[in-house]
Amino acid sequence: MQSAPHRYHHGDLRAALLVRAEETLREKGRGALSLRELARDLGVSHAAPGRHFKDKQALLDALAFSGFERLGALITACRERSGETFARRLEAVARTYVDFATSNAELLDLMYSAKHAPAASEALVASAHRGHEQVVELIGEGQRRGEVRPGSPERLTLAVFSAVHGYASLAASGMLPPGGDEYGLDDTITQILRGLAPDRTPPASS
Amino acid sequence: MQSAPHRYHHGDLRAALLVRAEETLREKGRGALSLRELARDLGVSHAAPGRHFKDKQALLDALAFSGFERLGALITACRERSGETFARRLEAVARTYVDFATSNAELLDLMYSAKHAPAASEALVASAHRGHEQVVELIGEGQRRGEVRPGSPERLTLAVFSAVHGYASLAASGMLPPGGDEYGLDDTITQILRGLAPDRTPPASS
DNA sequence: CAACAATGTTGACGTTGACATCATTGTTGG
DNA sequence: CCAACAATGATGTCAACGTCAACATTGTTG
Repeated sequence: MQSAPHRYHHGDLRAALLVRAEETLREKGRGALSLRELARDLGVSHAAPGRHFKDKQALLDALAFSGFERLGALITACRERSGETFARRLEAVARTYVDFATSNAELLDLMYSAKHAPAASEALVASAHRGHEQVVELIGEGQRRGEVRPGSPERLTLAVFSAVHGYASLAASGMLPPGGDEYGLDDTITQILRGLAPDRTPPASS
Repeated sequence: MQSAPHRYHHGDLRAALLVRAEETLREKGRGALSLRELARDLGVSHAAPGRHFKDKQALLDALAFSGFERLGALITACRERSGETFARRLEAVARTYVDFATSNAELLDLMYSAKHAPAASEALVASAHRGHEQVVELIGEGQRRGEVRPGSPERLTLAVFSAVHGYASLAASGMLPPGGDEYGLDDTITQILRGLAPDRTPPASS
């Protein structure tokens, strides 16, 4: 590891900034994120980050985007290797989402923070939408298997996504005080599944 | 212009700071909140806010707290004057919550932001809990009416609250692009109610 | 009315994000 | 091969910020 003492060019400052920024985000929170400190940590001048991110906000946008991309990848991976029934698959996705949220609380906050540059926001929403779309597919699959009631998969997904994201958001912000890390996740998932379940006996008359 | 030209004492600077801060929060976002600018706006010196909030964070904490208190009051008010059936009441609470969230997106973000001073965080969680508790009661009521399945009201509430808060959070952060302001709220509420509904045939009277 | 606490003012310090200007490097066409 | 050139980094500067300490003014209370 002959880390060259002082190469004039860093090599990949942009990526290094994102990595270090995320560490700082996790360790000290969004408020403690300073471009200058990042530069100091990486041994470059205080204005060097400006070459790669026009703004502090631009760095935050990039961070949020990478968060959505990673979360999407996690969901993809988990969807591929999780159980057979729809219920098990959905549960796996939900747990993955919540786990990401609690392991990256500050990042999640940033991802869903309303204040993004409009241009970056577009890319962000697109990435988030790709994640969302996976749940739509999952639910469509469940419908084909007869494990999910009929109806617009998008609409059903919105409700499911809201519940999962809501739980994750509450957990990430420390609003679920009592028990272990996943205090009422089982109940919440159960409830979601109940909302999706097909009617058992169609009410002939009422 | 009765406004006394330059009284040395402001009268109620603390309250004025909170009011103005919330306006700024709404108009220009959390990042654009500056103690010095607040002081300028209110015609006091740049250090005057320090007499009422030891920190910038202390002001943010107070802002978040007042947000929880107001949201709690809104829910109380709406619960008192909403329809008779459990379903209607729950729907009213959900719409109130979502409405608050979209009308105060930045404030909601702040309220559920993980970074509060531990002391303030306690008061915050307590206030949030009081709001939460109202839903617990509502659900208990629904159970007594036979409109909600049996089971720990706290657990059921967590699922309901997650779904409502999740939808609100998504809406507030601009992640629900397509239709009107309440794109899929109906569906989400329907889904929640379905998750709460008792098994099989509901006993019509009691 | 004399202390006193509460509140506001003034001035200063160190940090930050942003910008303009200059320096170094890697690349590429003649 | 080397002379432009674009990328990238360094340096210096600026205004704004949060925070603090020292001081001024006010209202209250013994």
